[in-house]
Amino acid sequence: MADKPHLFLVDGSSYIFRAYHALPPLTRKSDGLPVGAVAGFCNMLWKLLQEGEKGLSGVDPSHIAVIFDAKGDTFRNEIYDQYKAHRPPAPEDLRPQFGLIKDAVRAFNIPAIEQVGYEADDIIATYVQKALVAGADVTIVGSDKDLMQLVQPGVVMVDTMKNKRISHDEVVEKFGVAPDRVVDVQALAGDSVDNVPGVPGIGIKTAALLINEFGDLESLLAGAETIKQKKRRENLIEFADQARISRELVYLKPDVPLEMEIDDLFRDDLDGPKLVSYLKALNFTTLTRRIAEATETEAENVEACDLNIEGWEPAPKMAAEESSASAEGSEGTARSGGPADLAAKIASEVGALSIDNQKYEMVTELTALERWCSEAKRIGYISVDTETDSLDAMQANLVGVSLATEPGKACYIPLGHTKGDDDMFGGGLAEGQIPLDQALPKLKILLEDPSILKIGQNLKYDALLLSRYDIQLNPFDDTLLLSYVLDAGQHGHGMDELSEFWLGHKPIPFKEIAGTGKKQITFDKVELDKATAYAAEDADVTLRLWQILKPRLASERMTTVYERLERPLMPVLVRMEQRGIAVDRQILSRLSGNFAQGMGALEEEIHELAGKPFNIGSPKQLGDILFGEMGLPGGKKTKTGAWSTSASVLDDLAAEGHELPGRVVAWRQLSKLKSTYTDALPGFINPVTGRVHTSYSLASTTTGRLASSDPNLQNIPIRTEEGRKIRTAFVAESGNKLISADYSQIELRVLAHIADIAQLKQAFADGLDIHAMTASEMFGEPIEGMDPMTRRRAKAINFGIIYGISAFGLANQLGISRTEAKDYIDTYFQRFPGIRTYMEDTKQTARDHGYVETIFGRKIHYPQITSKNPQMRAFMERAAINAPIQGSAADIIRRAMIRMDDALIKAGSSAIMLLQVHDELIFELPEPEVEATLPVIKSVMEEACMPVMQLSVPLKVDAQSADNWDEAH
DNA sequence: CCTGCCCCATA
DNA sequence: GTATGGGGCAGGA
Repeated sequence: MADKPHLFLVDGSSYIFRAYHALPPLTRKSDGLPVGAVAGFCNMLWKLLQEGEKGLSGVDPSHIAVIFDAKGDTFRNEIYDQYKAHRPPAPEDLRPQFGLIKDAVRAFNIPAIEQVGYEADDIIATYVQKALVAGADVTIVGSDKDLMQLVQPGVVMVDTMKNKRISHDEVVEKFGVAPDRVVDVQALAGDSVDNVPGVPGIGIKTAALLINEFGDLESLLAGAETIKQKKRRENLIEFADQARISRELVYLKPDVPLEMEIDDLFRDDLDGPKLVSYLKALNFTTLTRRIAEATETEAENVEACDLNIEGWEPAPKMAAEESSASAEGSEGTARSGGPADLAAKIASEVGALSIDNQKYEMVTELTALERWCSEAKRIGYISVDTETDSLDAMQANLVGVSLATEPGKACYIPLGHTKGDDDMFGGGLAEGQIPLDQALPKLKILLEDPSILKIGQNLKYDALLLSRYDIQLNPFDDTLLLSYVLDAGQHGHGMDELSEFWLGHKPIPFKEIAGTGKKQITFDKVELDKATAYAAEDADVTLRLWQILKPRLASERMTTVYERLERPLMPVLVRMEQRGIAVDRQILSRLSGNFAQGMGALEEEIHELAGKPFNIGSPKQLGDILFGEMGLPGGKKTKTGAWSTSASVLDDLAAEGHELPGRVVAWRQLSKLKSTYTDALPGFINPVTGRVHTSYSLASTTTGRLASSDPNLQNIPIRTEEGRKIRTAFVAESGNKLISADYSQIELRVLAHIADIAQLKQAFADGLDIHAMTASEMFGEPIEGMDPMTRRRAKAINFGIIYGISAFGLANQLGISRTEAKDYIDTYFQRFPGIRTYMEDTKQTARDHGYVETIFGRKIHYPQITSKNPQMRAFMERAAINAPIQGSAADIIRRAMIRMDDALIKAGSSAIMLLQVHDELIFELPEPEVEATLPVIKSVMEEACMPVMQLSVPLKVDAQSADNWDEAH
C-alpha cells in the first residue's frame, strides 16, 4: 500500500479567490505591491507539503500539481454565451497576484498547469481519470462544489480552508445524491453564481428528490409528464433543453488534451535556495524563515529574486512614504488602511473597474419608468434604493428612487429635487421630474408585486419611509442582512465597506456630492446629474452584492437563519419604530430642573473642598486637583497615561474618608442623567406623532442582539432611584396601559441547556433561586438563612461565567484579591465541571472553524482567535464563550418578536409591541384588554423556541402592566 | 468642525 | 470578564 502512487490536484483558481477574500489585505512593505492572496496561497501549499500523513488526506503525495483557469472564454461559452456572465472582474489588487501565485507554485518545484479553452475543473477531471486508470489514488485539494462530482472510490476531496474532508457521504449530504448524479442535480437546480440557468422553481432539494425517483436527468425529462405538481411538470417540459444545456455546463470534461502526463507530475524535492529567494522577494519573513530552516538553507546568503509583476506599478506617492510595520500575523508587510493601500485604492478607483457612474439613466418620463417596471417583472427581481432629505425615516421626505436590474444597468428617478439656488422658501420643484402623484402609483405596483423580489441594502429604512407613502415593500432581500448572517465578526456590513470588500470599488462618498458640516446640503438640493451618478450607483452596487452574497446562503447552509431569524424581523421592527412610545415632556423637564439643582449644590461643595473652581466634567482637571494639588494617592492610570478618575477609583478614595471624590461621583451621576436623558429625550419627540421613535439596528452587534439609537432606548436608567425616575416619563396614552414582559435569567438558562449542566437544569426546573443554589453548591451553606453576601458572590460568578470569566475580572467585580478570585473559580469548576468542558470545547470550536454558533445556527466569526498576542487571544476566547449564550438568548427573543403581532391579533388583542431591551418587550394596549393579553404575551415568549427546538430548561417570563415603564417593570 | 478619549447608562 | 450607544472634553485641523 505504501508504494501506491497518490496524486494531489490543487484547484489553484478557487484558492486564489478564497485566500483573497478570507485574509486581510497585505501589501509588500517596500512598494505596496498587494500580496495577501500570495501569502495565503504559499502558506497553504507549504502546510500541504509538510503535514503528509497527518493531513486531511492521510497520505503523503507522490505526485502533485496545481491547476489554474486559463484566461479567456472556454468551450462552455460556446454552449451558452451567458455562462459566468455575471461574474464581476477580479478586484484591482488581486490581478497582479495571479501571475505571482503561479510563479510561487513553480518556486515550490510544482507544475502549475492551465489550458486555454478549459477550466481548471476539467483538467482536474482529466487527471483524475488518468490516475485511476494508472492505479493511483487522488486527493483533490479545493472547495468548489463542482468538483464533488469527481468523488469516487480512490478519489477524495479535501478543503483545507474549512478543514473538511469530502468523500461520498459528504457529497450526499450536500446534494442529496451520490457523486455520479451530482451533475444531474446541478443541471436542474442551476447556479446563480456561474449563471447556469437550470429549471425555474427547482432547487437542490427538489432536484435531488426527482433524481432519486427517476434515476437520472434523461429519464426524468422523459417521464416529466407523470409528475403531479402542475408548475413543476410544466417547467420540466418547457425547460427540458435548458436543463440539458445546464448539464453540459456543469459536467466536467474528462478528456482535455494534456501537455503533461501523470509521470511528469512526480513530486520533486524542494529546491531550498530557489524557494527562499522567491519568498524573500515577497518580503514574507516568517514563511521564509520556516522554509529556510526546513530545507537547511542559509537564508542570509540567498538573494531575493526579481518578481514578474508586469502590469503593476507602485503608485507614485507611496513608495516614498514609510508604511508602518504590521502587527498581527502578517508577513512583515503593511496592513490595509496604511497609506500604501489607500493609494492603491484610489488608483483602483481611477481605473474605475466596470462601474461607470456616467452610464446610468436618469428617468424623467413615465414611460421610461414603466419600461423599468416591466423589465423587473420579466426578470423577477430588482434592486431598489430611496433617496431622502433626512437620516430619520420617520421624518424624511422622498427625494428620488434608484433601480438596477443587472450590473451596470441602473437608473435614478428624481422626484422631489428642488431648485437649489433659492433660499428657504424654495423655488419649488426642479424641472424635468415625473410628478410624485404620477410616479407613486407605478412604484407602488412594482414594490408591492409579490412576483418581484426587491433587493436593497438596509431596507428597513426604505420600508419605513415608503410605508409613510402607503407602499408596503414586499417581498424583499436585504444585502445588509445577508452579509450579517454570512459574515458576522468578519467585517462590517455597511454598503461602502461591502462594496470595497467584494467589488473592489469605492462608491462615491455622500460628502462628495452633498458637502460636509455647516455647508452640507440635503439630497433634494443636489444637482440631478450628480444625484443620478450617486444614487444609481447604490442600486447597482447593491445588486452586485446580492449576486455575490445570495448564493452563499445555501452553500453555507445559512438559509434558515436568514429566512427565519433575520429577514422576517425587519418588518416587525419597522412597525415598532413607526409606533414609537409616548414620553411626558413635563416629567422630564421637572427632573431636569431637579438634577440641575442637585448639581449646583454639589458643585459649590466640590469647589469649596478643592479650594478653587474648576470644571468637574473634565477628567483631566479633576485628576490634577485630586492627585496633583490635593496629593491623594493615585490609583489606576488610563491607557494614555493619565490618572483614572473612574467611579471605582473615586469610590475607593471615598472609602478612605476623603469627602470630595464622593461628591464628584454624585455630581457625575446627575450630570449623566440630565445631559443624556432628561435634556436629550424631548428633542426626539416627533412633532407629528408626539412620540419618540427609536431606530433599531439589526446588524451592528456580532452576537445577534439588536442595538437601539437616536435615541438609545435600551439604556434608560433603572439601577439608581434617581435614574429610575426617568422611566416614569415613558407613559401609556390615556385609557391605555404599558406592559413590560421580561425573560427571567434567560442567559443562565441558555447556558444550562447548551453546556448541559444537570444541577442547573434541575434548579431551573424546580424554580429555585439560581444564585442562592450556586452559592449553596459552592460554599456548602444551606439556601435557607444564607448570608446575602454569599449569594452576591455566587451571582457575580454566574455573570462572570457568561462573560468568559477571568480571575482578574472577578477580582475587580467583587473587590477581592486575584488569588481569592482564582480560588472561587476553581471551586466553581469543581462543582460544575461541565461548564469548564463547555468553555474548552467552545474555544476549540472557534479555533478549528473560526466561528461559534448559537442554538439556532447563527454563526459568529472570530478570525483573531489564533492571534499571537496573548491579550488579544484571551479577549477573543472570552467573546467566543459569551457569543453562543448571548446570541442564543437574542435568537429566542427574535423568534418571539416575529410571532408576536400575529399571535396578538389572533387572540383578539389590540396590544402593540413598542420596544425591545434585549430580554424585555414593552407593549401598549387599552386598559380593559390587559388581563386577556398578559398570558398571550407570556406564552409566545416562553414558547419561542418551539417547535424546532425544545430547550432542556423551562423559560420563564414575568409580565406586568402599569401606567408607566417604571411601575410596569 | 472632526476625532479620540474617558466615563457611564443598559442587558 | 460579554454586548452596545452617547455625552462632554480636549486637541488638532
